[in-house]
Amino acid sequence: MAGTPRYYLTTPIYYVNDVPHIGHAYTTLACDVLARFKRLDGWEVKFLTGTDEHGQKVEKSAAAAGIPPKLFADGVSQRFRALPDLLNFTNDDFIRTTEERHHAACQALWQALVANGHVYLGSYSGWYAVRDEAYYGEDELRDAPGGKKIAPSGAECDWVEEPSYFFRLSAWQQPLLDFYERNPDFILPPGKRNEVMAFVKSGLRDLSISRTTFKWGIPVPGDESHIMYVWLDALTNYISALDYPVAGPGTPFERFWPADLHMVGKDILRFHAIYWPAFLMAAGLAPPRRVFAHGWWTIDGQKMSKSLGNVIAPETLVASYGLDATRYFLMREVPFGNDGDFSHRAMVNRINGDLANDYGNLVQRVLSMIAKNCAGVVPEPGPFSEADQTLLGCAYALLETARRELEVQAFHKMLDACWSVTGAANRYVDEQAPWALKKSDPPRMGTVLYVLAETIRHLGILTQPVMPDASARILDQLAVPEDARTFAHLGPDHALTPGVKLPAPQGVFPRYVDEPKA
RNA sequence: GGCGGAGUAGCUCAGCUGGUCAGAGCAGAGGAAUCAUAAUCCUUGUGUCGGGGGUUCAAAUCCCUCCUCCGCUACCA
Repeated sequence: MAGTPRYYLTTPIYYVNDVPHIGHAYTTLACDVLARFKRLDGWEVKFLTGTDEHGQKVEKSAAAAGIPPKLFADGVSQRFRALPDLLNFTNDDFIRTTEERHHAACQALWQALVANGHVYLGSYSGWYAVRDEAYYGEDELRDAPGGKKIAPSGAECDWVEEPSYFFRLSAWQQPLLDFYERNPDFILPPGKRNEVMAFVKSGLRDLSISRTTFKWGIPVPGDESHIMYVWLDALTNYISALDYPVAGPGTPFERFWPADLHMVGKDILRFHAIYWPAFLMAAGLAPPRRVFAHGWWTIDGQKMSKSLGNVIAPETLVASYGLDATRYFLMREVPFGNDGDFSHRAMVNRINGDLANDYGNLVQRVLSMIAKNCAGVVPEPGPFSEADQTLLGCAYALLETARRELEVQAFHKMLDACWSVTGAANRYVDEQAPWALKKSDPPRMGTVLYVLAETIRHLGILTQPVMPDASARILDQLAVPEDARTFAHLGPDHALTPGVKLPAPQGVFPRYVDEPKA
């Protein structure tokens, strides 16, 4: 369809040395909400996620498990591929860095960098601790007898040199700064942008982009003793999923590149906001339009860690609180971009306060009044009063607000706006007191209930991206046809049809009641 | 150390380029109503806007200084 705007967004590819936890779910959830929103708003969306499967750590973990790296990666990757089913994610593709399409794209990108003169063979040197398999900076070490150095871990370090290909990152310092200046929203939130710019301004050194110390990765074209640096490998996934280097009219690359959004955790911002645009510009490709670095969740005020044993698996949340409540909590509780804290108490407050009391009860009180007093059909509205128009106006205005907030990934504000309409609707119910109108002015009661039903229709449609199942059930109860639930159906032109039979109302957001403790 | 951010009601936070900026939500207290999921609605905050100094007719909002907390300060991802 000509003229349909396109939107390409990605999660990071998750490293298979770890199993999925709330942090992975959070990143992908944010993308899913955005992807659903854009689709409902008429955009052609490509939403990509996947797994990063190469590198020394995977090689090592596989060896420890006594299986080939690919087999090891297959296993963990499968756990990430299970997330969409569990959390109702709607990614359009799932890329694995062990796939042939990715292999081809990486080698093509490498060759483009070489062809453009941005790669040279040098040697990487530094203080290396064999025991830790890691390099240390001079300033981290203390001297030991015999000219050796001791790492913070206590391991002995030797000065070693290995051949390595380098990317001329230093040459991209100014172009990157210019790019950030021209695109002030390239890095969000703004605080993160400052950090990145400060880092770049402090000076960029050339980047070692190949390794010879392990084998599990993508060989450097023409010099197979070298394996590509894992980040060069990993970042390329964003274009390998578009069949790069196949480009030209009508190809996925031509249609979706540059990406509109790379959603990342704040720990991997540098790779996405510095290295990646530099690689792309060096290869003659457009850099992405935005990188958003979100925050981390703590659990009951504590950092999530394996050693503390407080790592929360997505399955646990869904099993305890339900899928849509979990999705809602994660998107609403914290200003997106900030760190947040998860606690049972906070979750229950959201479920009961926002979902059950405010929204769920609004839906329930309105639908049951219609069921009992309007013969279970959408009532016929009379002329709208000023109060009616005010409430409907709030509902109609929601789309613009939601668009504006999601444009900068302010999920919490988008939900806030929905809830302010919910609040207005609850106040309207009390003010209009349809239970009194039932005796004094039945036609007016019908109008009031109609206005409320229309308001709920708007809320149901707009909350679909965050709570797809619950919203669907609400829209079902309003007998909104499944093909009439996009944002194009918002507003008065697609209002509910009076006389349409409604199903019996059923609670959508039950209260969460803690098991009484003995 | 350097650079950056933050310290506002019990809690989480809004408050842009100075003049209804002293606010919202939650929690707490009181009340109304009874359609609804013991849900809803109304009322209710004496906060030194981290401390001190300064600029100004006027500062949470600008400047200086001090205190506290946090982030970044490159090649494991």
